[in-house]
Amino acid sequence: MAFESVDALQRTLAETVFQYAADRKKAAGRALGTLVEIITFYTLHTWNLRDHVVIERSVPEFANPEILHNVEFSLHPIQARHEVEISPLSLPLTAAKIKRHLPFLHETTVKSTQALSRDAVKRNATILVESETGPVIANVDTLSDSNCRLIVCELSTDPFAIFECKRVGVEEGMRKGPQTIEKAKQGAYVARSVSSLQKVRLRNGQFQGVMEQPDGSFRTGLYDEVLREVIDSSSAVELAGFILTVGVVSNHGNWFTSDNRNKELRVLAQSYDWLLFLTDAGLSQFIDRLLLNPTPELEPAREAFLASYPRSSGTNRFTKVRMAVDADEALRSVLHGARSRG
DNA sequence: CAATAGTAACCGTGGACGTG
DNA sequence: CACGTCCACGGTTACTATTG
Repeated sequence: MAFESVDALQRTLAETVFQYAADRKKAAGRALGTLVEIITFYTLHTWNLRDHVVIERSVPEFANPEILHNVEFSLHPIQARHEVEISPLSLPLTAAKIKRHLPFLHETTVKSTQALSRDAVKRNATILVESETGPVIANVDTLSDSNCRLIVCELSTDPFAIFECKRVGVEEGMRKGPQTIEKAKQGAYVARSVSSLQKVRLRNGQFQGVMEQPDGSFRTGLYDEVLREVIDSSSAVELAGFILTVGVVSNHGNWFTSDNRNKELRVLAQSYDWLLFLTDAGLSQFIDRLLLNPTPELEPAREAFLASYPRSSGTNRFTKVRMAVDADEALRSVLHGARSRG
């Protein structure tokens, strides 16, 4: 492997791709954050969860709708699923064009967004309509020159899970972890505010799970046990308001290990129901194959990345939302079958 | 449909402060 | 004074809505 750590990679990116920026390292770090998001989205894709996903949507705190938090990915129950075949295909593929194929939307005004732009950039989880019962989203499934297959899903308003991605770099001149923790605190606050299943710290250090039942009584027990019961139950009453919270963090092997976590990691780990690590080795290997020594099949993804920075050269076509069609295909095939590490 | 303005998030850095 | 912790901010980016 060409790079032993993401930290070394970030410095290389700063000196090459992001040479134009006033603060190169910062821009490179931001781009690495975008990569973590992309990996997460395409991992959800390979888990067959794509049609549940909405990106960057506001989720209210539990029973406190005045305060909303934008979450990276929220997963919602599917109320109805429609397959749409569009042929002939004329770009850009707008929400208005998709609407013509969907009788249930005839009375509705759709948003003016594009699921597929003229220059072949896909929009993941395109929101066609934001209705009372929830968002209607579209994803381009298969695509050829003249023909396009879309999956359109009517989703419920309330998500059953949320995913957040975090990346924390190594400060210049530092050998160990970050000096700031508010990123972790922000993530922790959201994770602990959105679900009907809440945590109470016990004197012995464990967490008690508490969930108010419709009749006002409390369902309670050790957090992990209640969590498991709620997930296993298929009762809509039990699931009401419950949101599984998942964090995805890029791990720097050079400043902590999964056995010896720093404070930021401990805050995140105790706040999310599930914390996934992208290991230093795994992430740098991915980026190495993607950007520095690309395999032939990842070449389109590399091109999309390089074409996206600096931004003045056009719109970004390598993010969790906007993705060049050929890069999308490459990412799907590469991440298919890949397991989350750590 | 391209350009623009506005909002919010992310990442890295500076500095204050307490402790050993 | 090195080190860890915390507060706070600036630059950059992503995304949405609006406009012409």
